[in-house]
Amino acid sequence: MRKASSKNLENEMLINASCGMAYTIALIGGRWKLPILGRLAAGTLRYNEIRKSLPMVSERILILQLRELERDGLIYRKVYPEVPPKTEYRLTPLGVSLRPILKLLSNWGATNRPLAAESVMALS
Amino acid sequence: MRKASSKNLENEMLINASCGMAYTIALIGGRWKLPILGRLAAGTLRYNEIRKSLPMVSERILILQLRELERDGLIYRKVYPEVPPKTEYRLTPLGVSLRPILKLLSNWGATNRPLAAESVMALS
DNA sequence: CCGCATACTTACATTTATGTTAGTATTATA
DNA sequence: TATAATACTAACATAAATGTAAGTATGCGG
Repeated sequence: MRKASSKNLENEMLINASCGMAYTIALIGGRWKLPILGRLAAGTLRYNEIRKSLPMVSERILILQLRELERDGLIYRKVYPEVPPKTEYRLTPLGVSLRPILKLLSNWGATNRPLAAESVMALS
Repeated sequence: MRKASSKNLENEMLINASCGMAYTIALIGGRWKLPILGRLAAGTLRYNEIRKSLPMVSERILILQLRELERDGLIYRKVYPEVPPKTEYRLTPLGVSLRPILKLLSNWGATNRPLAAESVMALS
């Protein structure tokens, strides 16, 4: 749990409050958030579908970052009252509104990152 | 110093290598990097000018993140052989090419962040 | 009765990011 | 001789992010 008050947190809040760029990055910058958003851009997914498409993720972090994305209003989480449990995730309109940004980020990154990396398994 | 090999690092490298969005975010996502880039978007600045415009930053981190931005090719650093020392920083063409992204990030953030934050001192 | 499915939770460990504090080199100025 | 300027560096402390490992609830199927 984050400390209620620390210089670290104060600085982050100051920057996020006054710098629109930093605020946006704060919402999507967690380790697995962009891979998650990239997958949900294609449509609704269940938890296990997301998890299986990201073999290296730890479940604790996957769930944590899904919760944060939900808290920040970027994705919906729908639970079906079934056994075994069934949960679906999909983008909210706010999440969808990130699309132009994600596209530019993706194009810029793909253009500028070192070439040697192209051979690695695609995540986005 | 970062551990030479850890799951944490491996995962980050995997994501950055295959996800253009994540690669871009990795270059600009440090705590003070966007405020720095925002300031340099207006033109060349000296170290002390940057430092004074960010009163809350620690110098260790400011220098660290300037070095990282330089390493990643987003800014130039020019040292004049003088005493006291004079160093100038400015955006490279690669740094300038981020402008459309930063603009979208800024607009999206300004539109969507909580209203109560508007009253805080502007950093960007 | 046991094993399985799914979608998590929990406690702890490790790694990483950022901040704190004091210091440095060199020349100029008083 | 002391103080000041600028642009940093270094050692350590603190905070935060991520990963590891084991576990859970419920109903279904064999």
